[in-house]
Amino acid sequence: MAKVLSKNHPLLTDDIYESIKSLLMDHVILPGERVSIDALARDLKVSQTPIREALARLEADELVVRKPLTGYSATQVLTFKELLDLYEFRFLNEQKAIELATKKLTIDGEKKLKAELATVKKIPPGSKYKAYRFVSEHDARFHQLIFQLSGNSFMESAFLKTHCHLHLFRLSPTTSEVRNLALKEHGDIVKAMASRDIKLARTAMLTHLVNSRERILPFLLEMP
Amino acid sequence: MAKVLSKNHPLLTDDIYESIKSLLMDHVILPGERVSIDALARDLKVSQTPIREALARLEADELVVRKPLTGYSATQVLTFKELLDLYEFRFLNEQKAIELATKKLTIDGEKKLKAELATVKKIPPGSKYKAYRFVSEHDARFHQLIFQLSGNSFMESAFLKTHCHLHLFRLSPTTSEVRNLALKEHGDIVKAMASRDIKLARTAMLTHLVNSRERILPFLLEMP
DNA sequence: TTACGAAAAATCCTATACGATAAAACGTAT
DNA sequence: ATACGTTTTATCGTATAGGATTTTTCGTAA
Repeated sequence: MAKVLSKNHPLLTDDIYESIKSLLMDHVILPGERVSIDALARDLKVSQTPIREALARLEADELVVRKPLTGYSATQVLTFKELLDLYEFRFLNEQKAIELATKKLTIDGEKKLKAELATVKKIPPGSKYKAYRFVSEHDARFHQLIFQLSGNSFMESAFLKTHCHLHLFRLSPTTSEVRNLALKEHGDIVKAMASRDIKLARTAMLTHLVNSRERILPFLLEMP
Repeated sequence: MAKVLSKNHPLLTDDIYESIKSLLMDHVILPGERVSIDALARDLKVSQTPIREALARLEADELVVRKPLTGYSATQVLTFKELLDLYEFRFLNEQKAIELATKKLTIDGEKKLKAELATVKKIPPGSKYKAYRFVSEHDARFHQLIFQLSGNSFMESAFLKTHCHLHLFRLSPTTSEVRNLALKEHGDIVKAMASRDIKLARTAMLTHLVNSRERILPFLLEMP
């Protein structure tokens, strides 16, 4: 019996892809844990095909790894060195992105930035985990928006595929307050961009990233 | 009837992935052309499953695009703006990569670079197309090697996923001589790295990339 | 000749069956 | 108690059927 395709879900695989990514994000699937195609198909109530397609894409994203005749498993959390490498990549590309974005910033772009800032004016009530996830999602959107405004699609998709917010979230899923410091820094970044001061914008971004790395590092040091 | 897995083919999907990528590279599948799952399964003599998995990965690579209820089709060749964006990305990341690689270059790394140079000491006889593809493959390996030597796996895989040599090859698959000029520039790059002169190495890389872009541009300008 | 509409073909998307392999559980012997 | 070998289980990889949708083809009318 074929499943009817709703207009809201033109591609089942896309939904499944996002679902599995959420499972990884939320530690429902733990780092290193095996990811069974059969089990996922049963749990998500779909056939194996969309699961396989989603996992193939996640493999390309390096969020899962595949071992021949054994199956998929979730990627391990970042090592110390990998975290430093990730931030080195971000320093380089996000400074360039904000430079480009500031250079060609329109009124509309400015509006979008401020609208994104506004989404976290007040954090919704709920568990610390929920609040942290909320801020983390804003962070992901904010940084991606700057890449969008840079106008370079290659840089944008390269950044997207680092999945840095997912990696960082998996490192420290329980913390809460410290992360909110980032919100002020986001404001500083937008202010610098709005003033069309490229050098200031670069500095604001670098400061934000350096601080972000410092906030994460302690969580990594107390790991095995 | 299930197919027996040979030891040389631990993951059929990987082979299929490479096969389809070659079809795109060699214009057997033209830019914009539809990519039928059924047809590929018939032609490559495998079931649909590995085809679907390979296409899902190629979609993540942005080498094919998927339209709901219509299927996959090959990505269009780069527009003028996209080509400039691609090179902007390369300027930024490859200069950083060569800086890192030069900084930590070992004797072994130096050997690998020279070995890669040696692979194109003499271009094998055959059609112009063959020769061009041969040089193009060396070019891909050479640039990837520098990312490897940089030690930053995020930057390496970000570069890998731009698939720049595939994009560029699709733009100008018929040319020949001009491309060989790049070989001398590769030599200059290795020489600069071997002398551990970081600034010189950066310059050599930038020069190479700028020239490479200039060599490609004419082909793009005469396109629709 | 061109435009429009209906029928036919091709294709996608899902579901499911089955053989082959690897991982895990279990029992026995040392 | 531990190590080893066998059996059981779980999972992968492939193949194939069938419904739903889109694209193409073909015929008719203006």
